[in-house]
Amino acid sequence: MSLTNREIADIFEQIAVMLEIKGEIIHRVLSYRRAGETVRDLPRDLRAIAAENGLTEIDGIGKTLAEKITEMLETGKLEFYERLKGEIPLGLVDVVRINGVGPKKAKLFWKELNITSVTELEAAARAGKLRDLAGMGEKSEKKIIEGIEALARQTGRTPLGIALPAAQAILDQLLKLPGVVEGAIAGSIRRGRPTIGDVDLLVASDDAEPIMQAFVSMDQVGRILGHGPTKSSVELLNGLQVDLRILAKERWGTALNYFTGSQAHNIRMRELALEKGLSLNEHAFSPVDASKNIIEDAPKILCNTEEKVYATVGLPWIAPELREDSGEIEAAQAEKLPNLITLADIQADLHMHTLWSDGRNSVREMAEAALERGRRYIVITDHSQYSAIANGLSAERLLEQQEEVRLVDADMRPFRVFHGVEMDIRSDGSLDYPDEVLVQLDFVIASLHMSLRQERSVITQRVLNAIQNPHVDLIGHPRGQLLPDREPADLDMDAVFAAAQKHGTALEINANPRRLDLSAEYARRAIELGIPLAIDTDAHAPEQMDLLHFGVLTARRGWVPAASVINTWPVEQFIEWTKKRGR
DNA sequence: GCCGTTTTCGGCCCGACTGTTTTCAGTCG
Repeated sequence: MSLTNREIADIFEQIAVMLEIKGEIIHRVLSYRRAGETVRDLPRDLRAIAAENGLTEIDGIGKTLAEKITEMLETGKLEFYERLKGEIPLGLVDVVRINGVGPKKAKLFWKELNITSVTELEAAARAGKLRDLAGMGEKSEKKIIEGIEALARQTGRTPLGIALPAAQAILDQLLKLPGVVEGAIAGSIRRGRPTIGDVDLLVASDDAEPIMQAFVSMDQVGRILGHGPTKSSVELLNGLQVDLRILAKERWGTALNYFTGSQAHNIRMRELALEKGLSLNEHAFSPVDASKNIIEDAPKILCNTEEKVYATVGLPWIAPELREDSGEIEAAQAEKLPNLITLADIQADLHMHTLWSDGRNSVREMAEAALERGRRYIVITDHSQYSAIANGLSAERLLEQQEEVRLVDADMRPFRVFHGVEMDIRSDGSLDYPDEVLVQLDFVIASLHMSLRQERSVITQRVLNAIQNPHVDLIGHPRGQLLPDREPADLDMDAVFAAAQKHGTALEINANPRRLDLSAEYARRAIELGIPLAIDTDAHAPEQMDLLHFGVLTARRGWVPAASVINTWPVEQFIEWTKKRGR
């Protein structure tokens, strides 16, 4: 009956599009759009916030939107939305998703040709009925057909683990071109978002056109979406969209800042600039007069570094991972930016698999691979018996494995190899080993793998059972999401956090880019509550240990300092912490 | 629709590219 955060976010975003088609003032539209985005990324259940009368304390939610949220939570419906659907066909929301079609065109097609869906639009375009409309022509009609085809191919957002290497490969090619002084991946990849819409690349050069020509001519380019002298967009053969901007080196700071975003962060930066009598764009700061018009003959301020951009608006440099307008500007102003964790802070990997269950390498091979990568200690954590499909270990085999782990540990000192397990939390809520077994291990992870779609109270209780067990040290990939498509389990995270806080149980940020679970938003909430975190690779083979940086990126997005992460600790501190926990 | 030690009303960031236009609206990021 009651709607979820995600469903409410969807409705707000649909309302924004419908209002825009209707011709509402853009700022009212943007209020709904921003509210949708905020609700989507919220690390708490709206039901819990509403119960505390805290809805209007959410940034961008005022009295009106709070009332609408309350109505949806209480009735499962929104009268305003239902009425709007009577005025503006809902199918137009999808029409606007077509590249090159915005609210004005959608309204034109609807009013002139009674088109209310993508299917109807495609039929009209193929029949040549669009070209005679005002402001349309043959080229526009063709672009719409291409846009519809691209939309059908599109599989949604791309996981960071795929996008980052793809972006790096293109950038590496660009960096080899003559005249390229500098290059960087910008956009949501640089900010470490778990999934990305398109790839944003930035290059510094004084001679942009030949570089741009080389870019749109690359082998992996399937289609050119736009091609100007300093800005181009292409669709790669694998479907990924890549945007490239080229600016002069002396503008690198403003350009990188602008192109990294987020859009919300950029808006705040530009507002701060205006307060100082400056207009900020990707090229420079320009002095403005009282009515905010650029003073043409006043000297502009160029910034070749981001540090200079931030300094010009009176702020210290802000790490890209924080640039979401989620408090980082205020923290910077108060000189209270977090001291973010870095990859170099990580001392250990507490979650990995071997040939004993579904890993591809031996205990010794995994230990040597971790040592090569600079880790100082690891925990071997194979699957427990309930995960039969992953060759999970019976209690007997688990203790057999312990002998092997002890041998490798003795051989490799001072590098340490501890013996743990990734124990299933069974569907009925029980744990997969009795306490007598758990007490013999150095470290215990408990994870959900099965029955992830159980109803909220049932699946939440499973996790609580694990957190409350004094032998369980860490909850692995707590919400069970798989990017980009598998939704997390319907856990009551307020209850999970409260229990973890009470029992001192750690929560994992699983670094595998398919997981990144906890997400940054939840990680941020966890550290605010003083809950310890661990960043682990869950490696099933040595090369997967190289994915650790994705977990660190996610932690940084969650404002996590090193001290909150147990595997940044020296081994003695780690041992002491586990001993305090009932073994 | 939100928001406020400059405001409870009147603001709310900025530019590149495209296709259709004879100077610009629409779209996108």
